[in-house]
Amino acid sequence: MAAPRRSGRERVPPHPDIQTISLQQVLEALVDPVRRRIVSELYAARQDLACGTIELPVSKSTATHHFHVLREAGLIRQYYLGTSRMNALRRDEFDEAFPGLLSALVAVRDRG
Amino acid sequence: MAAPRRSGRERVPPHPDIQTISLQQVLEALVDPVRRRIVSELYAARQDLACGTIELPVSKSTATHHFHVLREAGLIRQYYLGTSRMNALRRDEFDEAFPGLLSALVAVRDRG
DNA sequence: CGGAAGGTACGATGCATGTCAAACTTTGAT
DNA sequence: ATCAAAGTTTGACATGCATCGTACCTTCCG
Repeated sequence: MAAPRRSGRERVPPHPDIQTISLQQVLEALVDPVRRRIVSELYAARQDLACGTIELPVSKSTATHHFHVLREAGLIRQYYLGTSRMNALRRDEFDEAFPGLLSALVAVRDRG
Repeated sequence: MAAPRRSGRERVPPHPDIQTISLQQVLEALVDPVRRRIVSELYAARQDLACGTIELPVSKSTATHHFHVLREAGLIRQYYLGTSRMNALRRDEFDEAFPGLLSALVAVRDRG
């Protein structure tokens, strides 16, 4: 039942407990428009999405960076499916820790 | 009825129409902990406060900068009362443009 | 008229972070 | 066993922004 162990770097990255995350960290994550776009797409899609299926105006390495920040801020959960890295919005957990914040943000018809 | 005119630099600063403000700008304003503290205090006080009555861990010139950013982001309204500059949270207007955002933010018991 | 209180304006500075290219890794298909 | 696909890692770089000190400006008070 234990997760399969690998030697060296774990291919399943660690996910923080949302209770340990500060509002500061959340806002630092969401202040970036690229990251907000990722969250918005996941929110609208209502299903997990591979990194590659979310079109972003940045290079692959930069995209990796942004997904990393979102994961560290407790907004998404990541796991592999073949070579694809899937991203799941931690909607319910996040909403419990920061009630109303996510919905207030995605509700905004962004003017830029 | 018109506001009193002065020559040279206006002592009453311009306030943006909230409809013209982007979520990006709002988040850039609120990502700073000093500025969030200002907003929190105004929110809790439920009355206008002079700059000097809000204790901040920064110099006067830095404080001025932060108030300026909040004003440009449509979060506060500023006016003079003698030598004191008063700050008013634009609560209702802001809430109309970004419903639920302010309350979601101030509701967070910040962990840092 | 001073002088003090309360801020503002202006540079200068230092750190944070968003960005990319290049090399590498893991997995899946041929 | 190769090769391609999808990301990751690392290092370098540039820009932005929070910060401060100093000088300055308004207003009030004696």
